Amino acid sequence: MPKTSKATSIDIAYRAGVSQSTVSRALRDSPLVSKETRDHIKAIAKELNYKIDKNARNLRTQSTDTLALVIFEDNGTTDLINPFFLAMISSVIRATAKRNYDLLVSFHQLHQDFQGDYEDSKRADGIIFLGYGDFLTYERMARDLIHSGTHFLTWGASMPGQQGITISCDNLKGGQMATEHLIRHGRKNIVFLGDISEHAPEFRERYRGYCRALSQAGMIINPKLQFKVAESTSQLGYEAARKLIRSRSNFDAIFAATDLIAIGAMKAVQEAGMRVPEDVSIIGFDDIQAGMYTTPALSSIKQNAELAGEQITEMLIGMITRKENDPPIASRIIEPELVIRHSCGGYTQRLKR
Amino acid sequence: MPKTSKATSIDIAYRAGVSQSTVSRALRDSPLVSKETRDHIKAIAKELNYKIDKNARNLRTQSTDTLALVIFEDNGTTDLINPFFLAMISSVIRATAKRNYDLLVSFHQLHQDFQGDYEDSKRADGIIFLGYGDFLTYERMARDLIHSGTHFLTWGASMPGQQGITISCDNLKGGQMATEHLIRHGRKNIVFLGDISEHAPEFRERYRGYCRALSQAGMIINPKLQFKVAESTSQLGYEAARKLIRSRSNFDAIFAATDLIAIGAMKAVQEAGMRVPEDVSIIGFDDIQAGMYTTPALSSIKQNAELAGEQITEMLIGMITRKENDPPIASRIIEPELVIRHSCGGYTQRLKR
DNA sequence: ATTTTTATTGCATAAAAATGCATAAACACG
DNA sequence: CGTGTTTATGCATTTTTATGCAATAAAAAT
Repeated sequence: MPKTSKATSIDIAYRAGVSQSTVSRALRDSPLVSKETRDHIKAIAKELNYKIDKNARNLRTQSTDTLALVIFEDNGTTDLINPFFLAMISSVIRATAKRNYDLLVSFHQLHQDFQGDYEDSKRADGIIFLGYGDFLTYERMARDLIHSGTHFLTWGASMPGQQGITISCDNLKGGQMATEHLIRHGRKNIVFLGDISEHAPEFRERYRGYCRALSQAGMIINPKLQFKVAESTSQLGYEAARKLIRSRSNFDAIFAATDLIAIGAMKAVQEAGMRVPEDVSIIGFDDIQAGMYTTPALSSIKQNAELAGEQITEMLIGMITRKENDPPIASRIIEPELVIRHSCGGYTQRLKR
Repeated sequence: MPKTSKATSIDIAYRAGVSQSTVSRALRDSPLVSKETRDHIKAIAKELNYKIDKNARNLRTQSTDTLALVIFEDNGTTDLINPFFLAMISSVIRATAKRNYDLLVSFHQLHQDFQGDYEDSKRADGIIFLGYGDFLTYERMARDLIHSGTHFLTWGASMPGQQGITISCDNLKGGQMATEHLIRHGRKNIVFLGDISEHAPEFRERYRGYCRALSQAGMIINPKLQFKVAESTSQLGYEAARKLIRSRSNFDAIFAATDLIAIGAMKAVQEAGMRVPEDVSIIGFDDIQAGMYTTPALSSIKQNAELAGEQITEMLIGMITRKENDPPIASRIIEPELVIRHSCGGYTQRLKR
């Protein structure tokens, strides 16, 4: 065995000739311990490679300095997580580390035990949810969590009468911006690809933005130009666009609810012999990395994951550390940004074709 | 306040009219407690929504049922994590959950405290490292960890005399497969883009595979066709390819050490007026998602992240739970797979150009 | 009826650090 | 010199669950 058992605060106390309580205080820089003994104790602690036992500390203090990140996914398949979520995950990892919190990461598993576990079982001080799969299921869970006094917040559309605190991109505005961009390029028959049911409030908001832009431009909203895509995958985007093409509807632009859907749609459109952006303009939503590498490169509405992860972390820690009289933490909205590349036209095509 | 303070095992004991120890045993299905009382106790626990306090339990049992995943990254920038690592992360998240372990995720931060913290401070039972930034720094750390008896293993090239246990793709074989694929397409002047210094052993192995394939085909290894790319980004790949083009060296194929580098190189090549794959074949390494969406779609060597994450998790848990006489856990290698798309030629081009 | 065996259950304590309360030492002041 | 005040430190206890050992009750054997 290459190691002797780990040093405890009692070992240090013994070696320093003080009591265990003094060691505890000294290591936390308590002014109750003289600078002299403090330094002495710290030196010994370092020498013995002493590390505070987090379990003992957390048990005593009834806190954990840990956050939990729970990712919602419908498909329990071996699929990759959607790229935007991955961007969020990395920014949350960074943000929590910066604030000296640990981060537990897991998937939400419907069949498994309740998520409140994290805080009830004292493994984390609060929970961040990424998306909410089916909205109605989420609502029920949120109610329970609020009831049990759990600290949590959610990345996802904030709906009127929403349970709990959310942070999200302004999906309505983003949808409007995307559609206006297409209109600015002179497009007349703009297709929307995405789920507009109440199960997918974010997509629905984007669709509302689409409708608003159309109305404000005095254009008619044609329900035949809306195709349901239940999940954000390029495969389903591809299939929906094929259905659109087969429907023989007249269209000259596509606004896809996500980039993944847009990428699939672009493939279908190109395979059908139409040119992007000359014949059909396409714009997506999320600004995922893969969008940079399609031909033409995909224009999109960017949700600033970096900023969002930073803010969501800060808000949750705010909720946890909030004192009685502090102002309550409120839901927040991130501004979407239009990222113009080459899939909508109107810009010099640098790649020869 | 919407909640009364959480129930403890003592509360349950009181309500069940038994001692706390009996509650503890009953909830863990100990045969020392009669089935009758066990069921009774469980019913009360459920009614009170009792959750075991993990801190108390971990303190008592001196274990945590938690793994730590530490991601190595050179650049402390706000950049995205490299896509292959993200795939690994999601598969490790899934694999740990499946085995009822929790997962702490963090970045390795050189300036910060030592990583051994995780196990020393009893926050995790073991650590998975993803990559190792600079190899020499890693070696030093690995030595310390072994010395302190920490359970850990690393995703990354296993070198002769390597510290600790590793799991990795067979980079040598992968490099050879990629190069052979290019040779099979009749390519004569094959460029290698990547770092071949000892700081990047994985890239170096891929380069060795490249050399071996060339030698076995009776071709000459031309050092002028090797360009250093220090990090895996499309930007650096783009710059390296521009340098290659400016060098006026004669080339008809590129093997890039990663897909990201390949994607950047493809862009530079196409901008210079060369056609892919007609004039230049390109192949990458990793099989990241974005490679599917380039034009032409990028051929690559796939490292099976799904499988790797599964295995690395299983191995680490094996190390942790290993009994005195169990066979020791050994380093392992994952087979690379050739993924043929359209960037090397020889296949019908479906997209019109 | 008494002893032995078996099955349950409780008591006391361990695990490691944090903290309220008590106390000792040092110092000041009348 | 005695009393009050400040500063530093220790003692005892707290947090919650798990477990070795002891005790008890019930069942079986003599």
